[in-house]
Amino acid sequence: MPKVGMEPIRRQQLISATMEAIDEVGLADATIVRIARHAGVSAGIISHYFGGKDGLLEATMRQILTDLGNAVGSRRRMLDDGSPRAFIGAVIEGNFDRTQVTGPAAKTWLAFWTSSMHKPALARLQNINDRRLYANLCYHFSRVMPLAEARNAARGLAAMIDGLWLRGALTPGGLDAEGAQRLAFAYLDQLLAHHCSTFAS
Amino acid sequence: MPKVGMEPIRRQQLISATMEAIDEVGLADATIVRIARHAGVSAGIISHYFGGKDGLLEATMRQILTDLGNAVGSRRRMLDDGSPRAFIGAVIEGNFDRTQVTGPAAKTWLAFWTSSMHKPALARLQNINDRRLYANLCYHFSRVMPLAEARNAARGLAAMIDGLWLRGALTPGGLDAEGAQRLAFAYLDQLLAHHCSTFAS
Amino acid sequence: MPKVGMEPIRRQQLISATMEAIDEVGLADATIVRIARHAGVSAGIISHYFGGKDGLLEATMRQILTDLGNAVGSRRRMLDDGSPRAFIGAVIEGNFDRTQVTGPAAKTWLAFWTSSMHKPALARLQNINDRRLYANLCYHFSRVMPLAEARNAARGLAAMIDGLWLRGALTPGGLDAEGAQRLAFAYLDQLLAHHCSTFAS
Amino acid sequence: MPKVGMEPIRRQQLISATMEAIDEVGLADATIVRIARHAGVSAGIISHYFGGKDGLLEATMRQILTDLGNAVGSRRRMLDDGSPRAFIGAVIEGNFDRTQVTGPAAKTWLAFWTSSMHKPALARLQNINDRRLYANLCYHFSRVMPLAEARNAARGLAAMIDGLWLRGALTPGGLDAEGAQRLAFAYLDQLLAHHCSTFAS
DNA sequence: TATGAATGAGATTTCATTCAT
DNA sequence: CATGAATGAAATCTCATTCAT
Repeated sequence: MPKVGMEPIRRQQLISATMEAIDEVGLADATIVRIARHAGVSAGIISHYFGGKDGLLEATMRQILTDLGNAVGSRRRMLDDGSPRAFIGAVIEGNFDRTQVTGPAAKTWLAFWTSSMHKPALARLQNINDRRLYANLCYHFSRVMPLAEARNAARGLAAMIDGLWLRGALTPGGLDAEGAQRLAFAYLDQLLAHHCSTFAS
Repeated sequence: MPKVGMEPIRRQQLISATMEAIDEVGLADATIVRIARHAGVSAGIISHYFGGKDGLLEATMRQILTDLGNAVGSRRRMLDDGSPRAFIGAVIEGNFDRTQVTGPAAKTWLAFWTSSMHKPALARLQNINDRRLYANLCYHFSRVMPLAEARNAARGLAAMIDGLWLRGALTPGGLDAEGAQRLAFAYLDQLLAHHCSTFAS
Repeated sequence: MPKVGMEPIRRQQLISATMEAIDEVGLADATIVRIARHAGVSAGIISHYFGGKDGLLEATMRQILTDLGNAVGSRRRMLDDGSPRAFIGAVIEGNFDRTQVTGPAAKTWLAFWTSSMHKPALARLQNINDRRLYANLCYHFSRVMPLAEARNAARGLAAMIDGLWLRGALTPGGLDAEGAQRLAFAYLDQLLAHHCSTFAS
Repeated sequence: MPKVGMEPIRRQQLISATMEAIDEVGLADATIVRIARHAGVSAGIISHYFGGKDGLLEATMRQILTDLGNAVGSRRRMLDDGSPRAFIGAVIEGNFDRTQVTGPAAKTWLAFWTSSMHKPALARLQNINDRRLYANLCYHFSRVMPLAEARNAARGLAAMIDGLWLRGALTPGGLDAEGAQRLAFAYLDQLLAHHCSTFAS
């Protein structure tokens, strides 16, 4: 049965299995045996490909953040409108993208967020991502309002997005992506309305 | 050392020690030995007073939620202004109360939030608290806007509050309570402005 | 509440409570807390009166054996017939005496028998008692048969009695004392029939 | 050291080690560490193969009962004489078979008997076995005597066999298998003599 | 005399990791 | 490449005993 070129396939299998396991029983009970069972492989293989459980968790978190970045990025590339609202709207939509909003992704994201408070390796990933989001929002807000206020707007919107995710992760049926986006966009428009009535068409 | 009537004292000590331990190393590594060390007692006493680790965690979460309820409640009782804004403002201020915003409280709150996704006992507590907050916000918003919109406003404000907490828990220096309140109040005023220009002076 | 002269009362309470606890959950789970609860006192008192759990267990076993000895002894004193059958019959009847046949007594007896295989203190008690029973049976059998056969008869009857107890301890409804005695007496008569047809009237 | 296909070997090793440990220190002190040491493996492996200590104990009891059944069964298959005495004799001989009479087996058997009074899982095994023995004896006795008496005979002989085991387990040198069989056979012959003088040659 | 608070040793169980096959 | 046998560390829980009150 051993095949060559299995590495990328196995890695992907195991990362997906990790999210499923976290979705199922939580990070605390996501043992490598359980994860391996989800992936249909043996437990030993995890150390083989990821050096250990921590490596797998880190790779999984990286994947989540990458997916998020891609969801935002692809939307921004498709914009034909260069307005701040369009850019920031792409951030919102990207954050409530399908791949992000699935039960496994949301719970895994929250689990990692919590875990990252005490694990430097995860904290670093978290930080990089967070700063990028914040800088992005700041930049676009600052095009239509003073920097000090742009910073507050960025903080507020980031909090709103994360808060919606947070509550969505706990909701039995999963996050209501559409409703969440409406709320986020309404907030965005209010933030913009005060300073750029001419831009917010 | 044994004294009589130690039960309430020990219980409180152990609950505080639990928050400290979670603040220090996270829920996953908050072992009963570490918690007991924080409290300056032996590990066995935890089972004696709480029946086991789960009992202690549940009691700790209950304490957090009770503190939160009290912080909101005491503010509401002190209101001499019966306006919706004043009531909802009390909710915001209560949520960013001192006891809530401390590093230990914030991290413990987040840890329990995450944990409650897979532990029915914690989920129940979470749920009761959450519903109370939501119903409260809904009611006061509904005094100045149609019910459908009041629900959205409640959802939005709850998300904003939780989001600010969430991000505050991760911030190294702890949550900037004042800044967070400013953002929350600004959002509140925007929500109210659309429907009750006469109230929001 | 402390009273003087409580010692004999407490000791008896605790010994009875030990049998009840063993009857209820078995020797392995008869913790001192449980025993104390049965007696309606605190756990600490056990060490006070018996020096520790082992002391209590030893005292309890001693009680069981004493009860047994008394049951046999009182019957023998009441005999007006000096025949071997009468004496041996008193042994049988004593062994299936009410106080011995109760659920608690039977289970406790068996628990101690098993336990005594690895606890010298209990083994000593067991041994003394056993030897007395055996010597007794041997003596009376030897009055009507050669010594070698008397020994076998004593071994057989002792095995029969213990076997009936053993099986009675496991029977849900407890030992059927009457049926057991019938079997034991039938066996006794068969043993005697071969050698002393003139005695067994 | 890890090999494949070790499961049946390890299971057998651990079951034997359990009996040795019980023989050595009794069921109460037969910890998994001690059992594992007897088997020359680590303690963790017990949970791996048996799911926990209870699983191991149950498997060990099952083994004892299976050995007993086999010892009786193989003797009955070898019979060329179909008389009730021959069949019942096979039961007696099987019960005092070598594998059954070893110190470890006898002490383990008694320990489980006692333990089964409070552990449903063991009680079930005990019951099945006991009923089979009783039904067997009943059937063969009933071929030469009325059913009511056959039942008593079966009860008596079962008690005699168990009683001899019980006392043998406590005897320092172990059970005298030959002497025990003589007593049991003598009892059997007496039971049969009353009803089938023509069979008991 | 009696309580129950407190400890600490010990037992079971879980689990990440290693490694021979 | 992949398995799963095996270990050993760590965590929780139980419980007999001690001791201040």
